[in-house]
Amino acid sequence: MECPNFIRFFTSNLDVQESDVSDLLNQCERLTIKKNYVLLNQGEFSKHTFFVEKGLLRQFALNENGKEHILSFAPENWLVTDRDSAYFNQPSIYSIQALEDSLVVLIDQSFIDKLTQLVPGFTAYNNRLLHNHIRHLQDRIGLLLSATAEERYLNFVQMYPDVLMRVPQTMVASYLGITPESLSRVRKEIAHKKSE
Amino acid sequence: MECPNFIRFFTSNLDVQESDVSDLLNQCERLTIKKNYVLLNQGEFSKHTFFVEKGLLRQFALNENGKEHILSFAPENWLVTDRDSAYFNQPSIYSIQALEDSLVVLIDQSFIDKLTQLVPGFTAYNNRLLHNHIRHLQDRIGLLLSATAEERYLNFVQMYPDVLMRVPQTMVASYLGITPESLSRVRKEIAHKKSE
DNA sequence: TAGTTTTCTTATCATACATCAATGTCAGCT
DNA sequence: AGCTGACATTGATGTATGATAAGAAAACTA
Repeated sequence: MECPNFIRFFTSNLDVQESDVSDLLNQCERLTIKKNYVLLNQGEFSKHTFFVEKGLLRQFALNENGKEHILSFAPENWLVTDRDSAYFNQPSIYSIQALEDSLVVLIDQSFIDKLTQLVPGFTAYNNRLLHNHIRHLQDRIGLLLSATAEERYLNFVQMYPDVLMRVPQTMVASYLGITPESLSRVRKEIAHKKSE
Repeated sequence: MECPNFIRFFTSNLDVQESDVSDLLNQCERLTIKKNYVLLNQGEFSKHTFFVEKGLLRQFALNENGKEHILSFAPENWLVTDRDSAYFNQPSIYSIQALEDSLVVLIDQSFIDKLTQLVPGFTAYNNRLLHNHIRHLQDRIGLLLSATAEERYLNFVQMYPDVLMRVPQTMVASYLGITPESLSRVRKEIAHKKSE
């Protein structure tokens, strides 16, 4: 069970030998999971970060009214963590589920520690990832605060054309914070405009 | 010009001498600014992180329609950074402005480097701050996706009772992503419910 | 103190999006 | 081939929030 994406993710951004990453990888648990499999349930604990080697995950929450809201999609080469659980010893408020048959590498703190020891630049790189993540979340908040459903959808199309093709519209709607019916209408509108 | 908050912010969470933090502080620029003063304009560059020793800042953006949206408030003991500018060499998409007369400490990379050298636990602490920040942003996204204006307002009241008392409603509305008029209505609704 | 500006409220009307219900489409299953 | 269940579309209707306007209250400023 090879994990070329995982290897490339670390070697291409860090000054580290492929064999070293490979060794660390071999100490990590790997999961081959079927579509719909739930890696982490809302309310549970997990100290793992999930690296998506293949497939597609989603991170989502159910609110009091029983409505699902997708916080993020995670296709190949993405990392997903439940921070409440992994870093703050609190039950997760999100569930993590596979939307396709997937291959996932489970990263834990010892992996981070070893890489930190092994690669001088890792801490800085990790920091950069976090800052970048924050930027993305801020962008999303900006959109939710000020953009219409149509604008948010167009932004999604541009940002995640790949994900768009791989998930049902229902999920995109849930990510955008609108109903599937509204998304259908928005798409119709856009198609109309284009054909004029 | 003393900065007790700044000193406490670092000494109370890290294993470091007060005198050491004090020395580092003395190498930092400090700004005493008036209400409405703009520390950073949308489109400009800044490598600084702002620590609010006293007063209150806001981070906000103007969208294409000329509407303001507040990303965050920063009262005493908060850190504000424009990440686009400080970490990714891109023009800032947010402005940072004082909402009260304030005292701000300017932190730059050399401060971080020195503290990292001086205090073994600083890197981990800094990481923790970032993870925590991410959690807050995720919470906010969750609210924007699924909660009504009233629910978002009640959440704000609970989370930031202090800020609530210090800023005009217009600003709270902008933070919540609604118009001041709507917020006024929401408040009226809530008052009604309570008096029953 | 009065005057000016900002903020808050209230009212009316407009609209984007939600809700509910019906129907259409298509892939997977037996 | 026919059924089944997930997904997408469409229409009718409802509702929360936006837009605009105007007056009241509060906060500055001279």
